[in-house]
Amino acid sequence: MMDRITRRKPIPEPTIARLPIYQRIATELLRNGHTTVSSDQLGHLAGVTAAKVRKDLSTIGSLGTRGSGYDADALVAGIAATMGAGETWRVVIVGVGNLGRALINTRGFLSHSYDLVGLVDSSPDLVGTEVAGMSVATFEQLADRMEEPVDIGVLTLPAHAAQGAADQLIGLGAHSILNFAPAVLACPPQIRVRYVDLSIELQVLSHYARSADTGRGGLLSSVGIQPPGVFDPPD
Amino acid sequence: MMDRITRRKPIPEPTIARLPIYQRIATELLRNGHTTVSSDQLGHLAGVTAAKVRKDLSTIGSLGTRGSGYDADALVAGIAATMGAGETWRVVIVGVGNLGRALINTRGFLSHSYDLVGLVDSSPDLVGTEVAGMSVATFEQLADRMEEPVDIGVLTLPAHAAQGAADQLIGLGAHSILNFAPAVLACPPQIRVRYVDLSIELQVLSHYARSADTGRGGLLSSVGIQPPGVFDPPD
DNA sequence: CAATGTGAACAGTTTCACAGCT
DNA sequence: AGCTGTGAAACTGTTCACATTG
Repeated sequence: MMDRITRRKPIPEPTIARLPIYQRIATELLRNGHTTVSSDQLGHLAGVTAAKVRKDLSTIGSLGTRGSGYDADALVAGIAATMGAGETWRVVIVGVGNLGRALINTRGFLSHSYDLVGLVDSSPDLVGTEVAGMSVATFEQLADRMEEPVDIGVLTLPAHAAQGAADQLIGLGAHSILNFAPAVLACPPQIRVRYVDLSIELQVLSHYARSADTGRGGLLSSVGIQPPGVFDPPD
Repeated sequence: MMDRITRRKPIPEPTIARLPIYQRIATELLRNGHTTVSSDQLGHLAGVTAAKVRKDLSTIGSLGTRGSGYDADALVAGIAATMGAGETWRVVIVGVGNLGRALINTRGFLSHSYDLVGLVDSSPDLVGTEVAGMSVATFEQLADRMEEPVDIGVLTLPAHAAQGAADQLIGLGAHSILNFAPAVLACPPQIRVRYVDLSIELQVLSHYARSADTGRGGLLSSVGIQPPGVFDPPD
């Protein structure tokens, strides 16, 4: 018997993280007048082996032509489809400090596909002020005016406030959280959390600098981890 | 024959990225009056299995006591030693836009162990201005006044300027680069590059949101990749 | 007896090598 | 001839289970 729903075998996470890089490169090549790309070219430009490129791309279907390479257009479109482009994701940023403001204003972070629908902060000094044309709210205010659920929550706040904010976001419907706070979040397993811990990035570099061991270099370096536990530190 | 220099077997990169998390947790527990931690506790609080904690910690030596767990103090110290604390790393930030400024001002990014020794930008509007008590310079100016080599370069600038800045940093002695620009860098293999690509973080989350496949959640999520290639896109 | 440390089994990725198109 | 697509091998990291130790 077969599955009722068309089900692709899940794409490995390292592959998922590389697809946008290939996409970026293909887009750039298109802009420069190329129409096709070989796995060799892609590999060089992306800093990975050609074999890896082919394995990666084969997971999203046969987009290449033997003998001549990949059609750049088809590649961009194929990756876009796989990554969930076309849809628009409702994003809320919690924590309008230095980092939060920087993300809001950094071109390329919130591109098309991402719709900033809320800005939350707990500081009375910030609530009510306008940032990038959007009024900063408390979670209560946000909950009141939210009609549709949030998709993605971004945490740019101090560690001690991260868990509470995550809980609130989940209450607003968020399925995904991008956490910049140096704290591990306890969330139900269906919630996907990605961690970007800036101080850990520096520490990893220091370690290798000192040990003179270059390592092999991985993928996305965020600290992403799973639903943690329920051990409460004593007061 | 044996190596002249004491050489530990290299610690797996995922482990390296988790050690600072354990350290943070142990520090927190210490502050709360605990003196020991079990791998179970650490696992819960860090969102990983107890077995993984033990494997990770065993790579830096036998710090635990069977029957009672790890001494929190010894743990913090042992991890610090492994991560290269004690030394001070000379950091230069290239790109004093939104993100660069945010990093400079974000507590926890440049903690002890990291000494901000230079701020570089190419914009004439910024060069010469003061940011966080430090004057923004061009690479030329920086090269002139730099006596000791740079250790770590941080790139918070547009993609098109990333490769040039990386080359300059390497010229100033940098062995490690933390790259926030959405660009793959071509650097000699002894240079360690870590990538933090914010737009990719969001895209990975979107992918899983749409495919309803929660994935397994990895480690640090940066796009870190290796010395790329030499294929130059036509003009 | 509780909790570490670790060899061995397992799982997930990457690399290899080559068959198969164009 | 050139380049993709892919099984199979190699490798790296995780999980398991248990002997070991305080």
